Amino acid sequence: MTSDHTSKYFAEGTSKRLGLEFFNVPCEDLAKNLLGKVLVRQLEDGSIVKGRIVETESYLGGDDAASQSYGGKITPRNEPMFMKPGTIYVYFTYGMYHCFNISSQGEGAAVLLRALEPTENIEKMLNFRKTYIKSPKTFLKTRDLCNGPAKLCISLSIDIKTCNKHNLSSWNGMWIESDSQSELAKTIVCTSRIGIHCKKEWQEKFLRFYIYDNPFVSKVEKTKMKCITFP
DNA sequence: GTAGTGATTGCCT
DNA sequence: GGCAATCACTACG
Repeated sequence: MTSDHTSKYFAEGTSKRLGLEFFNVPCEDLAKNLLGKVLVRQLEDGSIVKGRIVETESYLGGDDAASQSYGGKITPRNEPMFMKPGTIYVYFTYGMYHCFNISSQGEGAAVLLRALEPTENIEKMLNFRKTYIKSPKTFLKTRDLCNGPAKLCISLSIDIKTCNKHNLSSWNGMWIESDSQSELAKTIVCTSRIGIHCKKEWQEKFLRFYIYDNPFVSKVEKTKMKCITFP
């Protein structure tokens, strides 16, 4: 297998890998543009795992009190947020989970991927996820594989050591692609972000986005939200 | 179906 | 030393 081992895959379908220009847009635009696109992970054994992105959140840096890069603060951990658009930022949280982000245009701005609809190699995702489940009673459905930021990292075997700081426009381990379904107009729900604790103003901003009525979303908001047609 | 709670460790102050 | 962009488990209805 050569360093160009992804080319065979692309030749067989209508999907196309997205380049640097896709990521070099303002953070909220990237968060919305990512919805409907497909996240592809190529594992070290060459196997491919895929999921369609159905839920994202924007972290703007600068004035955004919920952002790890709030105030323009750069630390060893959040450095990838300040790297060029399309850089992968994986961080470890709650002592046991990973979250996966993509840097965008803007100082310290990045998009958190919160949920995927599994589309290819679901068996592989199941195997990765089973490892983390202790109770033998727990039965995993396809919708339980990637409906949360840490779950999708487990299902796609995303961690700091192998993924952090690579760029999605060039790395062979992971990329984003667009297919015919990605191009369709969709209804997007805009609502507040989950799991953050900061001043009210930033806590409540509508910086979480998901595809309306998609069953693979992590949490459905019923009241404080607005819908837009996109693009 | 939802609510409450413990797990577990690297990073930052 | 405090805590985190979470999750699975249990209890309950």
